[in-house]
Amino acid sequence: MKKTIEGNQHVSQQKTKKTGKPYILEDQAGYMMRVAGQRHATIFQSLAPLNLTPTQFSVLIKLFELGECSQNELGRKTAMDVATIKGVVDRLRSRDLVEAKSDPEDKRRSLIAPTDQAKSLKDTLHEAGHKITEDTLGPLTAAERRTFLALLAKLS
Amino acid sequence: MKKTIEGNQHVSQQKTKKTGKPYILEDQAGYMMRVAGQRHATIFQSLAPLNLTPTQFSVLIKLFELGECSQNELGRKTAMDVATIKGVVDRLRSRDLVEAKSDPEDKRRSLIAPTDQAKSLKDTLHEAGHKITEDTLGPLTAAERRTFLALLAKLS
DNA sequence: CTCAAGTTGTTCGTATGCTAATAAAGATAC
DNA sequence: GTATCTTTATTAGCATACGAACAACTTGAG
Repeated sequence: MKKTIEGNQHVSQQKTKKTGKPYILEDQAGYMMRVAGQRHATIFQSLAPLNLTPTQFSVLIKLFELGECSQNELGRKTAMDVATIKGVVDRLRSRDLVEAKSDPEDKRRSLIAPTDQAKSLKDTLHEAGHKITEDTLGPLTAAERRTFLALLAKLS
Repeated sequence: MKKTIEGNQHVSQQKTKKTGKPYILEDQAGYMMRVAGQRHATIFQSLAPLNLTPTQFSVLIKLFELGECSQNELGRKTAMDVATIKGVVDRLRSRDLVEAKSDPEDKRRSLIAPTDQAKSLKDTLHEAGHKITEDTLGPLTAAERRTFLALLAKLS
């Protein structure tokens, strides 16, 4: 190790000319949310069954609740863009966790439903989900968790 | 509008067999962080100068502070993977906002520095950054913002 | 000095996440 | 009923984000 000039001293003020307000990257909400999201993603990856990704997991959980759903509506209910939900559903289909059939009442729609294999994993996924949330919020006390989630809900 | 069976009634309990604890997707920390991140991304995109992305923005801000930095170290200081920082730096280079030269003291390293053009944008970027944070935290009171950021810091 | 270990940067592959454009089908206004 | 508007799904393109593997280089232990 030659250059350990590192060390998180994020210090150098960075005063903006007139306003004088310094801009510290590490203190910005967006930056902190990104970093916290990275930590959560790591936790998720280490605990998720079948190496499911967060979006894949969300889709399966939502389908357990809805039973069957058109692709676009499924996207809306899991906060995913039409382009994003398509990719997620495609990958779940290729793993036989989800199946699609066309809606007889609306030829535009493809109805997505969990396969029997996926349904058999329901309890496992719910338990893993609880554990992931638990670990993600691990650094907070019970009271802090309630506060954090309440504030986070206001930013959604 | 035929089927407005929507409505966010995320209701159907979803009890897990033995534990009995329901798993409500919309109440999970990871899901809420993803949705809040989407909202922030929208705000960011509408306010960022030059259509800079959040990671590009972070890199420029950090370079204003450091002046010059090796690519990997820059990645560490902006919470980016070596593969990610490479892409971000490449795109900033192609826009002439950043320049790279090889380190005479360490032939492996490429030193990244902001161009004069980028430096001239420093105040603009700092001001935009403050506005973005302000809008992102808009739904919260001043006290709530302090609480939220303090808790978020514990999850980073 | 030499060898082992670590660092730096690159490339490949996979998965989000979004915009925009398009085509097909359904709903509505007239 | 036709024209218009909306919804649904697909596709292409761009930009994160990360793991894994790799070559080149530097460092430190002996």
